[in-house]
Amino acid sequence: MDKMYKENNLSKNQQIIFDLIDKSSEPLKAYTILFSVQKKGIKAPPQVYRALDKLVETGKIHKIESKNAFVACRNSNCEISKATAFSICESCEMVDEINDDKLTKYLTNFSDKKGTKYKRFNLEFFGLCKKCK
Amino acid sequence: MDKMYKENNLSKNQQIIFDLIDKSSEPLKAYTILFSVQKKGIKAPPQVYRALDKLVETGKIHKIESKNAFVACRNSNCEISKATAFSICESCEMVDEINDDKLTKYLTNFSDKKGTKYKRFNLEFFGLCKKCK
DNA sequence: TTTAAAATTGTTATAATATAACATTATGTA
DNA sequence: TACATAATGTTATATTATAACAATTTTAAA
Repeated sequence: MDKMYKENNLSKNQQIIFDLIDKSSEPLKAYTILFSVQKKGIKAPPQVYRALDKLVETGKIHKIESKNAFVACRNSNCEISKATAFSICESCEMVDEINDDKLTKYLTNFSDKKGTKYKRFNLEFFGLCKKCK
Repeated sequence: MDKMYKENNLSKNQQIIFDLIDKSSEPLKAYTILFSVQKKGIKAPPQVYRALDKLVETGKIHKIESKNAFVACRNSNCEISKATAFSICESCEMVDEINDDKLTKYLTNFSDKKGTKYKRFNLEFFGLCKKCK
């Protein structure tokens, strides 16, 4: 092959899957993604999971742990997923990334009773979004 | 049957599974639990998951979302799992519940840019525990 | 520009996590 | 008692994720 896909830094499968997640207004699950990209030649779970792993690793997407689903990063400050926070609507399932410098600073600097600091955190808030209230 | 198991408020299966989790020094996964309690007559996944659901619901245990595993609640202040925080060692996998009034207050009172407050949160910190440092 | 290492892809099979659905028994309370 | 609710037992299956291996593409160094 001669036309390479590296204007940016994503491989073909990574780009396809990132685009899908990035355009989505809601978190996408791995198998939902799989079904959506089968027409593009991505046919098996490992292809999806490998792309997801890489995208998470590079901070392009985040995993919403409580939902086993993935969203595109909307926060230029989250520094490769070291400090993530989300609001999750318990009614409509909507997820928003929270980008709040004070919160990030507070948690990044948090040290527990033994004085231990942590290099990474993930915070998930649950409640009702504006629409659902 | 005439001997009832209600000095406390847990049913038989709930008590068996809670005891196991409570005694464990590490988070337990559902199928690990299943294998451990088969000798006590709990033979199928739904029995385990139902007990886990109930125990989570009542705040006796918490689910560590990033590990799909369960720990006993060590925090009398977490009010039925409305405000949970954990430290997770990336090396030895140890999990500790964080019981920090200031942190709880800060997050319970947190409101996002739209002024929305949330009724529940779960926070997971990742790093190295004292032993692994 | 060859070439070797690293990254990515493709593929099959299977492991691990979780729930649906239905029948039955036990428990709490009017 | 007798009715509603909760808990249990059971089979089957859905959902989420990885192991293992072969092949190709990309990167970057010689």
